[in-house]
Amino acid sequence: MNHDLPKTYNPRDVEKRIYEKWESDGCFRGVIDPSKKHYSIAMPPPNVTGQLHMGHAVDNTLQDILTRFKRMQGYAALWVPGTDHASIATEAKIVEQMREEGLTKDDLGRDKFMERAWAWKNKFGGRIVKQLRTLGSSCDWEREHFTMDDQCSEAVLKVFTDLYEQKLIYRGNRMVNWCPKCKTSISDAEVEYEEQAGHFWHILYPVKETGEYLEIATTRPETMLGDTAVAINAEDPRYKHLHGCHVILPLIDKEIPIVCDEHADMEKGTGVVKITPAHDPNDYEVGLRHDLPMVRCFTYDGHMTGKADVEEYLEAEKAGRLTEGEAEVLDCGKYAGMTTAEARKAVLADLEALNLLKETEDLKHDVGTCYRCHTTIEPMISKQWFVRMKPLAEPAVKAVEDGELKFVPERFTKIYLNWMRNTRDWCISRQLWWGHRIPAWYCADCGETIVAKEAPCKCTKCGSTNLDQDPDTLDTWFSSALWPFSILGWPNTDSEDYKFFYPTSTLVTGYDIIGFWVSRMIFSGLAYTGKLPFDTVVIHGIVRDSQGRKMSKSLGNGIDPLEVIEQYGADALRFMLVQGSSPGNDMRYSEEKIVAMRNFTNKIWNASRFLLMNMSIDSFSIPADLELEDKWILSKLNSLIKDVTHNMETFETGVAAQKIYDFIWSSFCDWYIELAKIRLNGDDETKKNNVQNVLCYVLTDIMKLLHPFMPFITEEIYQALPHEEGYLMMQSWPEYSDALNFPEDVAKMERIMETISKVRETRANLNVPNSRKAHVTIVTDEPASYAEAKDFLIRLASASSVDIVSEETGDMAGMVSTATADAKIFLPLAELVDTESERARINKELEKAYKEMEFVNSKLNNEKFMSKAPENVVASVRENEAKTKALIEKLEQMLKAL
RNA sequence: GGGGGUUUAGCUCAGCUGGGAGAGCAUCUGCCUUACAAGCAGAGGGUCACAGGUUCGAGCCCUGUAGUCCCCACCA
Repeated sequence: MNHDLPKTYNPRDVEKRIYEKWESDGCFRGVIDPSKKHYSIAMPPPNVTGQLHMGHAVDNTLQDILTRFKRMQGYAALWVPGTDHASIATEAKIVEQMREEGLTKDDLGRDKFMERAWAWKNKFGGRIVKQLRTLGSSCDWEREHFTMDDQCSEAVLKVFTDLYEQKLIYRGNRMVNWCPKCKTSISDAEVEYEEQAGHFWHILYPVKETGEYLEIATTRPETMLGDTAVAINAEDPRYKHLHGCHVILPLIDKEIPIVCDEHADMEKGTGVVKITPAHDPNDYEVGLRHDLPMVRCFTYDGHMTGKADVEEYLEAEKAGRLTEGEAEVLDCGKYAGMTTAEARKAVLADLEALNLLKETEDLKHDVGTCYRCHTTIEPMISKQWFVRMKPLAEPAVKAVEDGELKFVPERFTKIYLNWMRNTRDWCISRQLWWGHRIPAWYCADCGETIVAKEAPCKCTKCGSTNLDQDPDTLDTWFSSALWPFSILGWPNTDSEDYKFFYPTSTLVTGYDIIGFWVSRMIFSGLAYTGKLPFDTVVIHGIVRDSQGRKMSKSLGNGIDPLEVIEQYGADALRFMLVQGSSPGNDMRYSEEKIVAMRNFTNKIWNASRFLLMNMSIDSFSIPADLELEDKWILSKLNSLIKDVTHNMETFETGVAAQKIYDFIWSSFCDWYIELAKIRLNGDDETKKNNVQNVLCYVLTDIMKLLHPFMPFITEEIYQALPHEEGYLMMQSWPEYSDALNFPEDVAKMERIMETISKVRETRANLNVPNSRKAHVTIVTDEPASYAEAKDFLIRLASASSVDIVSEETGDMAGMVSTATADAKIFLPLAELVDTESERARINKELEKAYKEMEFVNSKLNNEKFMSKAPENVVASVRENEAKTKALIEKLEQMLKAL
């Protein structure tokens, strides 16, 4: 930085250069230092093939702010970055790319597909990681991880095999959410409910024993082929006579029982429910309770089952490959091979023809869809791997209930607990290839299941070598659940990183993945490491567009953070994302706001430029000889340090940012620098030197306080100022000091500032241009305490000269006047104003003062207030009384003089 | 059906365990005062959604109402 600097700050020149230097000099490296406390953050890993969006920008800005703050505070700070393999999302992208070439997964085969996937990952996987750098993220790239790298994969194997041994992972036929498009099961968490317009079809089922018709309402008539019962409520008087009877399932003329079950609600619909145990979660439960047959009538790719499917089933049965709870398969006859949607139409048409469709009702209802592709979910019975949640959830609930882990803001605790308490067994197998393959092998000869970290050579039961590995992979979230410790070397508990940096300190993430991720990390951490993986979870909201809409690809309303950085700089973007926002709440992106923040960087730039232009020292300290304004700014800085530190420690980053902004712009630039010019432009070399020292001192501390928020510009300026060796980011955080509090001087300074404001206000009201200087006379009982006001008024209030006197003299009579509680102020600008308007002005001020007095008196005359309010409050009202009284007195005198 | 957020200046939002409301942008007035016009100095603008309650005192705490947004829930 030379002293011939451009008037506007250009972040593009600065940011890249500084980041590269930081990185190559190892500033981001987490250093194990037993003499320090550790502060560690595991970055929520973005999808490996993803692109940086505003969500990443907020998330990483907050993490970087915390990491930089703690690093400066002297913690051994470590922020571990990495990426997630994002099984379903990434596989979908690769399949899509293959489709453009006319290829399918089956064409390629598993090995070739994986080759392609890794190539894809290697090509695009670096993209987001580079983009995170442009934000200024101070994460330790030497410790970067990927959920499918060796270290993370080892953790996955360890957890899977251990849990299997503990019987906390099991395989079985269960009701799962099936996405017919992705052709995989998904977990409950991955189902999104969307309101859709649908219909309520009322179908008549004939009762075998009585010949009457039972009216049954359904939203999914095509499932009737898989009905194996009809349920009524045992208490329902309408149907008491039907207990033990049967209905004949229309279309396929199958006899099925009428069962009594609590699931049938007398209040709802006709009180009769069709039961399709293989395709509805509730019916599945009913089926289990009544030991009903489970009949599957959909294929796993969304068609109606047919002969071939039945044959396949029978073959498996013959070979003894069927497992407990597996659903039978139905030959849907004329419907076989139709998609479920086609089958719905056909079924309805046939029912209509048979006069069994009584009524069609319009209905809005929530339909479960796949969170990735938004295809309607088909509930299916399917053989999958599950994690038994109950024993794992219990300690995870308890730890949070006991306050061992805190959510910020606190209200998210409830959301977490609600999730954790109600979670059902977690379906972890996915019918995908991209991911961690399930370490289970099945013996083709005896059917034994062998779970092991490495492929067994032979069956442990029968010795056969005819073993097949499970084709499925694990849910992406299974590996990310282990992230906070797998990245630190677990399961190697002797790993230095693990020993020193685990548990991590803070987790920063959005409220949208509390269930997916946060809760799973918590129970995983407790179960496998015996410790909570972090002590605080900081939740932030999402960035919406300027109209408050969610940014989405389909709306095309997304703002690309990279473009914002390119245009305004990362510092401006970062500051925009935190300033004036509060934890857990959504925020809006607005062009105006980012421009305002860009202007702020420019303000800082110019203030620094000014300092450097007036700088003749090459080191600095607080001088012994402090002027009034020095003591004032140092006191203000001192309390700023105290406040900001507190705010940072309680994760109130938005408030901290606001305070720093105000201090820099108002206190430092608008007042202190302006006052500093008096000495900088003067002839007294000692004073010049002193003020340079204070300017440097204050600006340096400001740069430190601002650094976590705006790392680039602060580092750039710091390097140009007289400074300690090394980088600003490695300097220590400023500390509050009792020695730098000058309360009396602050009060004195503020009295003078008030005087200056009064003069400015008066001049502005009269539209006096700054170029017209005017003499100022101050009349006060304490002229000595206004000694500094002379130079200040000349500098800041266009005064030509200043008199400070204790007695009013006759020649002030015709002057324009104003007053503070401690002083009367006179300006010889009488020709600009007539007596009438002057009187009106003073009257207006008086009125305000009278009102104030009224308020003060109402307090002081209130006995209850006087007896119950705390002393300091009463004192401040008293003080206010005295001030207002003095002001009124002065104004009244002025009015009389007119 | 439950749960939560939110409602503060024209707009976007802050407001830290209750002590007479703030910022940015926008508007109006005057200034190119050699750090900055991406700036400086001023001004206007708010019964803090509504109704009760607790308190000497409520934007903040309690109860209820309304608008709005979101999450969770198997509603056939």
